Amino acid sequence: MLTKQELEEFWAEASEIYLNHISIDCVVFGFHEGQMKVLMLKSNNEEAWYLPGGFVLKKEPIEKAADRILKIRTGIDKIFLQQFRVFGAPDRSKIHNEMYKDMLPKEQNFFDQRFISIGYYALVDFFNVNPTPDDFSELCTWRDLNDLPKFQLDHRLIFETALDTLRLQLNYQPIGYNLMPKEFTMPELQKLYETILDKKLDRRNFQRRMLGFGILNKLEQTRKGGAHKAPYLYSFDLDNYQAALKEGLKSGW
Amino acid sequence: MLTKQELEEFWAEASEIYLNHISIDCVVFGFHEGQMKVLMLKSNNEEAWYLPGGFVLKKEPIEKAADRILKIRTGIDKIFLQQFRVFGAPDRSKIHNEMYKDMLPKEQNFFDQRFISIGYYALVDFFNVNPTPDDFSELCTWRDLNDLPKFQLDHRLIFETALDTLRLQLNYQPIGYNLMPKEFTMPELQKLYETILDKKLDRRNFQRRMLGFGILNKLEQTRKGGAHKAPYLYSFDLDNYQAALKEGLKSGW
DNA sequence: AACGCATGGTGTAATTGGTACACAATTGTA
DNA sequence: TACAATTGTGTACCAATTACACCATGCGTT
Repeated sequence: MLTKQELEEFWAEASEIYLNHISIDCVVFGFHEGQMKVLMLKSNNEEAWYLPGGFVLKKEPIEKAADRILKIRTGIDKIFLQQFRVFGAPDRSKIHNEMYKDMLPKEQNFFDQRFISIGYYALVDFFNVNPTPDDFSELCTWRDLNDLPKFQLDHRLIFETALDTLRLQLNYQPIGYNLMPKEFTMPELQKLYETILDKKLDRRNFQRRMLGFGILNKLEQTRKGGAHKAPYLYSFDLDNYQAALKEGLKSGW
Repeated sequence: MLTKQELEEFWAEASEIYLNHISIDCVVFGFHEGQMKVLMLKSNNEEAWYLPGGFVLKKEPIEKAADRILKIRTGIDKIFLQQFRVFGAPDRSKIHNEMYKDMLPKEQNFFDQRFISIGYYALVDFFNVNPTPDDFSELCTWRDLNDLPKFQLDHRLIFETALDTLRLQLNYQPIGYNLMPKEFTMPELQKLYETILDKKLDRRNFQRRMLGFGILNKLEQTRKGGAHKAPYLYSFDLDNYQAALKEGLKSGW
């Protein structure tokens, strides 16, 4: 929550540079130690969590806006982004509106208006992210999909819609490529699929099918260190992956 | 194109009731005589065609806005609508902006601003539609997918994105149900699939698979009148259709 | 009324793809 | 060195898809 002075300062700039009524909210997915993670921010002085977001500059393409917003939150430059839905219920930011309602007159209060939010999901390599809080948050951090906090506003809905979209697009978007590190083992990739699909897959059939797509390069090395047989490392063959995705990876999971 | 007076009148009302910066554009699909059709409008005094669209009332949910807009254009009440993308290039309505630029000062000109447009596609039963022009058009009519006119603004992009989405969602949305009339023959339904997928399908395998989904009711009657064997009529079993779509109609086309 | 033609309806063999396993290989540890 | 846990590969079985053949039906023609 902002102080009156901070609100005044924010308004002075925001009303100059941003479009009214339009916001962007992003669901940033990362995959780490076999768990799916979402990047979230925690409000100052409150146990309220929200998704990274922001506004659109007056002459900025919306994709660029999402890029810019996430560059600041993650440090990543060319982030993989997909628009997935607009959230436009008239009272979706009611709590937010009322929080700042009495602090400034309506004409000077950027937050006292209806916002229609464009939802993007982003896929990142977990290790490349440097989580950075914004002006309204004291904390920016990864949260595990199995241990999510209470969401502010309609951000729970936005998150869930993003996850559903991810599931539906698994055979049509380079989701593995963007969430996995450069090199990975087959069991690691399988864990990603199992997490997104929320079901167990047969180890042996998964491997054969993945290899059958012809989108993986088998590397010479293996991942040593585990207490057991060392699995081979793979990387994606991006050209083949893209080509295969055009038709959709044949017959779903 | 509006006259100065019409523009003034439009502005007086629009700026009172609509949100700034936000518009809605709809791609309305219909299916008639084995051909896919799109509902389009033709500008007054110009050979420029565009998609039905409009703006969002200040306290209106965006889905309601799309509903309201299409109710006026088609006469249909509960239309099947799906949001599919937002179009937010900063210069997307440049031509439109400049057309009216000099007629009124910026503060009194609803059209002299950047619009971010929310794209919806709609599916309707061709025969239920009563195409009705809006204030800027002299004509509202169906156009064949194989004989499309020149589009205004970025409406060609919007249309193509809608069609791509339709193709991708064929196994996940009740597309057949909403585009076909209550009763239809198997060859008619097959034609719809072939049109959307843009490829020929085997007559016999199509029939068996469709029936295999258990989403069709075979009716007693046949469609007489053709010069050949009369095909059976079918209707959708909506409950089963919806249930099957949740998982997606198994393994694509 | 008999015939032919174009189209719709049903059946089936061959192929492909998915599923459910068995078994061998490898790695660190006891 | 044996063992436990995990990975890599092979295979038999079942289900689904494909590519057809063949029959049925309705209308037009002779």
